[in-house]
Amino acid sequence: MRKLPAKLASQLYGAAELIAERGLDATKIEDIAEATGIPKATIYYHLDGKNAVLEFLLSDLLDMIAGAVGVAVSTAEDARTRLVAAVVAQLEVMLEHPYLCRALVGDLGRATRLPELALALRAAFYEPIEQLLNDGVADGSLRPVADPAAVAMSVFGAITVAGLSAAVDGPSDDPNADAARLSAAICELLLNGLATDRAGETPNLRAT
Amino acid sequence: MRKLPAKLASQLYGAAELIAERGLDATKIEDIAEATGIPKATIYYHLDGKNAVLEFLLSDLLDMIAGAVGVAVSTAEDARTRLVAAVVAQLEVMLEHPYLCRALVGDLGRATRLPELALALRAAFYEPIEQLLNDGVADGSLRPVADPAAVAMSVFGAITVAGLSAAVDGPSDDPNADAARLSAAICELLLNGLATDRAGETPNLRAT
DNA sequence: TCACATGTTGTACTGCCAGTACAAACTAGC
DNA sequence: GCTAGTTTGTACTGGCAGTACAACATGTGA
Repeated sequence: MRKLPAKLASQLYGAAELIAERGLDATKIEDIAEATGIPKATIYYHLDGKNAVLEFLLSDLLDMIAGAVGVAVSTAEDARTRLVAAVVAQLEVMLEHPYLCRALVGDLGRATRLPELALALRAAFYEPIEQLLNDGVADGSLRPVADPAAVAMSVFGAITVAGLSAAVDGPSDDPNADAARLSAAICELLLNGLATDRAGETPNLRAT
Repeated sequence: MRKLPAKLASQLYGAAELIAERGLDATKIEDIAEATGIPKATIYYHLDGKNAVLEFLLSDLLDMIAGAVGVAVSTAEDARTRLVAAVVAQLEVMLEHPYLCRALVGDLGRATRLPELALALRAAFYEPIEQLLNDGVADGSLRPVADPAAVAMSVFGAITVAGLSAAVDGPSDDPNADAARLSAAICELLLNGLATDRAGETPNLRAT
């Protein structure tokens, strides 16, 4: 598949707000052509149909998140500080692109196959966070966890749903302030937990 | 909008696996008719089109989650124990309906309008959890948090993404064992946090 | 038991739109 | 100057969501 010319690539973002608002199904190719300024025949020349617009936008968003999180977890700070930075990094990317996030969450199955998305998230987020958890045990800033994979997914979920809620509320006047506020709450939760008393074991309800 | 007859309602679940696999767009009404055993004209008599199938399924899933979480947070136990029960409850509902969860996450924008989903989640999950957080401060089992709304969303996100990951992996031989394993990891994270040292304040990076 | 209302469903049909084909003109590279 | 790739307007096809309608079945109330 040929690489999309940079000009067209940036123009495709013009479709994000439209798709966020209407959903892909209710958005005609003609509408996308008008919103992006790319004629319909040109879209079909470069992309494999309407779904490919979202495929491209998802791929770009994941690259941005992977890049930002990659930078955040690669500093010389201790693991705890880097975890905080990773939370901030993902939230900032999401809140800088609220329409893009909304468009994708509404039609995720048309942007990718979900098992492929799981693989992409593994590479972009879960593995770096699992590595960070290991680093934290090594440098003493984080506690060991029994199931790092489940923890990494939950960290991603905590960030994503909070970020999406902000994105659904509509673009903010100050995305960076929102990212700071949300990340403070999320980091407080993820680092310190909610329990007043750190009992040795979590009660295990409903083991059946 | 008339209430769907119970027989038809239960038959509609037959479409969940199909839609989970192909996506709604690639699933014809004829396919849904065949998978559910409901003739096409009958579907159109009772529902307002293809999207209404997912609307119905989403509504049902949210009711199940709201019901299960509602029961979990209403026992006489302390708030911490009830929070654990709520995590288990949501995961169990999700893992008992993996195809339904996958179908909905792939075509969420066709099942509902996202602002409406936000309102439904507020009622079904966020408010009960925020109330629980308040109860926990009162009974001393949970620490106060500065932003209960953000915490409730993050709790939901942590559970949902972990549950979806399990759902995407395909139905398990033992959904209750998966729910127990995941909920142990999630509760450990949410209650005890990852930090070794509960510093007074979370470092506030990137305040710009 | 009858009349009426509602539910069920097969089938034919319409309109819309994704996507294709093709041709013409432009641009890039050698 | 030639060739290949890019850009794009326009006409077109096929598939399918959704509608209309008619016929039959079931339920309800008097």
